[in-house]
Amino acid sequence: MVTIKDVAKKAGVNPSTVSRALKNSSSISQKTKDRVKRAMNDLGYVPNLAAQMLASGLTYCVGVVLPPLSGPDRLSEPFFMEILTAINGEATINNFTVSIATSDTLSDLESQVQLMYRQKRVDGFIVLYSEEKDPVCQFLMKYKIPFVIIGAPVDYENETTYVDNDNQLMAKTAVNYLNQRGHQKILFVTNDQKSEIYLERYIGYQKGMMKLGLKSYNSALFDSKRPELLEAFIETIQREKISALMIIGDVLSIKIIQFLSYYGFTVPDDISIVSFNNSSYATILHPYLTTFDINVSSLGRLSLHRLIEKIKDSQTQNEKVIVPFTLEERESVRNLKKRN
Amino acid sequence: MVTIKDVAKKAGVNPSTVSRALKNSSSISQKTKDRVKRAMNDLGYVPNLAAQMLASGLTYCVGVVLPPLSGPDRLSEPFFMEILTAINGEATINNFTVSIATSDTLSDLESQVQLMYRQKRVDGFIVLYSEEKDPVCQFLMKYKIPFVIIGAPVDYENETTYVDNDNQLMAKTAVNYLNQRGHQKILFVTNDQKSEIYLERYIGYQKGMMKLGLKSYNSALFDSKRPELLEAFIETIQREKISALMIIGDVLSIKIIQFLSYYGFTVPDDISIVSFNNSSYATILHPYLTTFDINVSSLGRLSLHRLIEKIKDSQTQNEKVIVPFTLEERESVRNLKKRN
DNA sequence: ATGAAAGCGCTAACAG
DNA sequence: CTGTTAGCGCTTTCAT
Repeated sequence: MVTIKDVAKKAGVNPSTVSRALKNSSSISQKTKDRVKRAMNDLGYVPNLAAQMLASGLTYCVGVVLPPLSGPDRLSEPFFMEILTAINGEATINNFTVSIATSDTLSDLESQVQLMYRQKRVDGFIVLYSEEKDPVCQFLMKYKIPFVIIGAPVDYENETTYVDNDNQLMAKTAVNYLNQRGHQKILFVTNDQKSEIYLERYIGYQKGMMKLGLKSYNSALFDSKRPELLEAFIETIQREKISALMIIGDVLSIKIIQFLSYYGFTVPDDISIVSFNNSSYATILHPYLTTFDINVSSLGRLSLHRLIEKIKDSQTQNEKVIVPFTLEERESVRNLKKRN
Repeated sequence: MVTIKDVAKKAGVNPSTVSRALKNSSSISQKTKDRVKRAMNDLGYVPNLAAQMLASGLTYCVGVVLPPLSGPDRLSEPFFMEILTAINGEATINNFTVSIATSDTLSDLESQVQLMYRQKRVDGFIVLYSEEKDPVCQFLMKYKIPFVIIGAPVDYENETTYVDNDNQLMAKTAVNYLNQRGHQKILFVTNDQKSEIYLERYIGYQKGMMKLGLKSYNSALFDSKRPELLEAFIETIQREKISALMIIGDVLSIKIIQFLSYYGFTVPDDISIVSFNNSSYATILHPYLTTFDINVSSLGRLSLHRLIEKIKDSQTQNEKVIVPFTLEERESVRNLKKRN
């Protein structure tokens, strides 16, 4: 293994000079730097991370905390793999590495995170979920460990950095989009009424409807295991002559499309759907879903960026970073204003 | 930060004794070990990984190499997230950590892997794909870096450890399962005719059919973008009075179910389907798929295990590890022998 | 602008 | 069975 000493010898300088040249220290003359860099190349020098870590206390590695996923349910959402890739890509560029923490229980996650940090395996964390009173975040807060959260702010609004989409705006945009195409009776459907994402999107829906002077409805809860909900759902659609659905996620959307077809409703002919997330589920079956792309790769890249800033300067301001979304127009919305 | 020295002082022994106690060295008396362990607990000692790494040359970290995925296509297969979780779970138990390498190009992947290894960030790798003349594996081979491959052996059959299912047997099992339920006209459908997985399953299908004395068919290639294939497919089904399909993956299965329904075929009433992988796609829509569970968590656990063995003892024999599969019986197969 | 030297926290011969 | 003693490869004062 070629070390800093070999380079130093070859370049005819002191090891410490090599170290400084490596870090592009301003107190090394350009001439010496060049000589050192040449020597490095000639010898094929690669810095030993362990040694750097030990001496500097930095690992150049970040931990990514996945939500406590039970079963293949949430785990299989393409989102996680996509964002992991995005984060890793950006990390590679910045000479960082990413390690992951996964478990099905929060407490186990917490101990993984604790260990990773106390063993000095990582410099900070990106948390891929946000939950109230989350022990992982509480731990990170308590020890002032650098971290950013991808998701909506819940607990420490001003004391942590959040990276998220503007879910309210997204829902409002959906309402306007549908209305521009002649839809007035718009129902918001979800399979979860607790998450921040749901809340934000639902508020956006309400505001959007209100602003247009349209009658809005309570969100419909769809759960295949609760027949009474299903009946109520279909009943609402018929009674209110609902012409469009806003559905909180792509998987739910395709389930609902199948459900509706069972009752004789065809998408988009009889009823239109705007969905969210633009996951790979959006285009496995026809009609392909018109759905909001939440720009996962930006979410990933930006969050890593903020984290690195925080790691390098603990005084970095916390902030809420908003990532823009786009609407992918596909086949699930019918334009009622166009005669055909 | 509490170090080994603090522990040593508190326990009244030499730092090296503490180090040995930590490793449960056989040359330390139980009594001393106990004393040291107590001191560790009292002080809340956590070993500093960087220091261990530097001194021992081991990182207690493994790299997981994801296939060069372009777009959300393969990336979103639940498989990758599942196996990552499995590997990470087993790693945690063994006090290892996992880092990932992802990229959309093979050459980029290779440079990530090279860097990870040369920087001494990891002790070895698990490669989540197998491909002929893969530069990543070639690099790993060349430098005798410990690694295992999850997938079918292709290039260095005897020089590397593979962890995989018995795909031939799986396909044969599918044939028998269908035949036991009265099916004779069984067609194998795929969207890819190049992968090892395809090859193995197809051979298994052929062998299985032959053994039962049934007429077998060439595999049908299904590609929504090639209408001529689609027509040929439906034509085959009608002409040959196909009663059951074996479909290479769950996503393809649900696409085909939708396609068939367009032509008036209902699953399982008109035609049965046995699928492979038991991914989360298998149960998003009805009919839920009867599909082979490839036991991802075992794949993950076993591969990590072998890798650790290899890391700790470079003389470890290479072997092919076969992970058992199970058939998840659900709704997509009709029993023709049962009258109803 | 560069060199000398003292560690970072731990491991691993080598003694005894 | 336990202590002594060198480092592992790099960073970082402190001199010069």
